[in-house]
Amino acid sequence: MNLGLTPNAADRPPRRGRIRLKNETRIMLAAEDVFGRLGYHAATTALVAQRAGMPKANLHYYFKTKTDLYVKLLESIVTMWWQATESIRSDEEPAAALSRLVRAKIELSRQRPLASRIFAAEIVSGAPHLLPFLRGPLRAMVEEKSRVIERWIELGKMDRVDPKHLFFQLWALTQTYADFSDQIAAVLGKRRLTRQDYTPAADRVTRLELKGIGIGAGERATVARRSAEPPHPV
Amino acid sequence: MNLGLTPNAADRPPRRGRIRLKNETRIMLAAEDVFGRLGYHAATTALVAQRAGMPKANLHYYFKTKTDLYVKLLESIVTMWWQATESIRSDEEPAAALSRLVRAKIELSRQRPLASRIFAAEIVSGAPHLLPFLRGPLRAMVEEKSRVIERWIELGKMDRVDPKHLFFQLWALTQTYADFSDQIAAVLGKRRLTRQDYTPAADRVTRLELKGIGIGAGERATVARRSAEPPHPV
DNA sequence: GTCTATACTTGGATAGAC
DNA sequence: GTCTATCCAAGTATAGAC
Repeated sequence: MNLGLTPNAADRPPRRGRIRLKNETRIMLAAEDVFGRLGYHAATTALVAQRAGMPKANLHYYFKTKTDLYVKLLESIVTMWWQATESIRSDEEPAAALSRLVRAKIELSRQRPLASRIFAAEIVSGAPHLLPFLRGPLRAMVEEKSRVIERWIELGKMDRVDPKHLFFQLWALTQTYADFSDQIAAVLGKRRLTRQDYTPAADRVTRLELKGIGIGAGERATVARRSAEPPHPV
Repeated sequence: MNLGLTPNAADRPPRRGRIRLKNETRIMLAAEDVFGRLGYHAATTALVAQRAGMPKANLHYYFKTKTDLYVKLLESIVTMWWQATESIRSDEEPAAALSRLVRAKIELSRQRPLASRIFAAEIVSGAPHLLPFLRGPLRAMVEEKSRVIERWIELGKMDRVDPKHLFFQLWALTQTYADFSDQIAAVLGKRRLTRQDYTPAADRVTRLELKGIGIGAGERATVARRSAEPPHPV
């Protein structure tokens, strides 16, 4: 899948050495940590290199510039996120499909909170590197998935809502638990959110959304089965 | 209201000259623009000064450091945001109170999108300057407003949901239209969101939320009355 | 492919005349 | 209170030996 971030695949030769692959992976992991915590401009290549356990010059040997590293990191993050929304299919029941989408996105928020923040920071700052992706592949994917939603509406399976805004709302509700987790934790009187906070969060979001768009039957069983939490107030 | 950002009010003498006030205002406005578009680290004091129409040295005459300017800006933004959530009162009907909250927050998102982004960027980057505020005044305010929600629940006016997470969800749903407006506009195939996008957005969020938490009666009339849009699908 | 030393640039902050 | 010139720290990127 080409996400429109790199103009062509010929930028990098397909055949790469083992050492290169290993070091690039180390650098990318360190970069996710540093960029995720500090943001693009506050992050320094020296710190990324230090976290990756190598001198700064080595980092620049593998990634020509700081921006180069950042864009490749964005690309890997977007690829990961892509799959969660993509999985909406017309041969499923909306309750099952949507609750799975919510669950997948919140699970990603839990496992890779820093990746989510890098994406969020990029969008908040005007999406300077992602606009082509947003206007191209993402828009096309949302258009396609919106037709699935429209079909469910025609079949009377849910309220007549605007499908695109349904996605905007789902993205907002799920990503807030990663991007704004410090605010949420602070208000809850915790130091940070733990695994035990995310599962009920996913259930809360699922129930709100399903009930809010008029999917009444089936979701309770679905939510209860998928959740590790005992049935309890939203 | 002391939001816990400045240790004590004696930092600055209460009595200030007219010239100082005028120039500080110009700088703050320029700073909201520059910090909002570029983020704290990418923003430069030279650019803020230029937008304010003065040499860099003057800016530093009024604000000792870049961080100083940024924190004062954050303070003014938080004060503005504060009032939208604060307005929840127990002597109101939940439908009216919550739809007013959504409307107020989305209206702020429309009028001051850059202010919203500055706040969002601060939280996404770990809230280094706002943690005391989040753990103190904000937490206390949410606790207090949660008791209002609890009361509504006891009275059977809405579903038994977790009041704090209700706020988290409302914040996420409303702020996404400011913080992620570039993504939303891109997916909608627009260059940017206009006034005509925000009013129906507020209605969509209100309907989802009210229906989602079991407030069935009354919201249709409320939403229709407050909206400039003709009744139409969510 | 690795590493030390360093060149070069940007940007925050101030000195000191007016 | 204003402004020019400047200092200095930080950070990206590279040269060149190994």
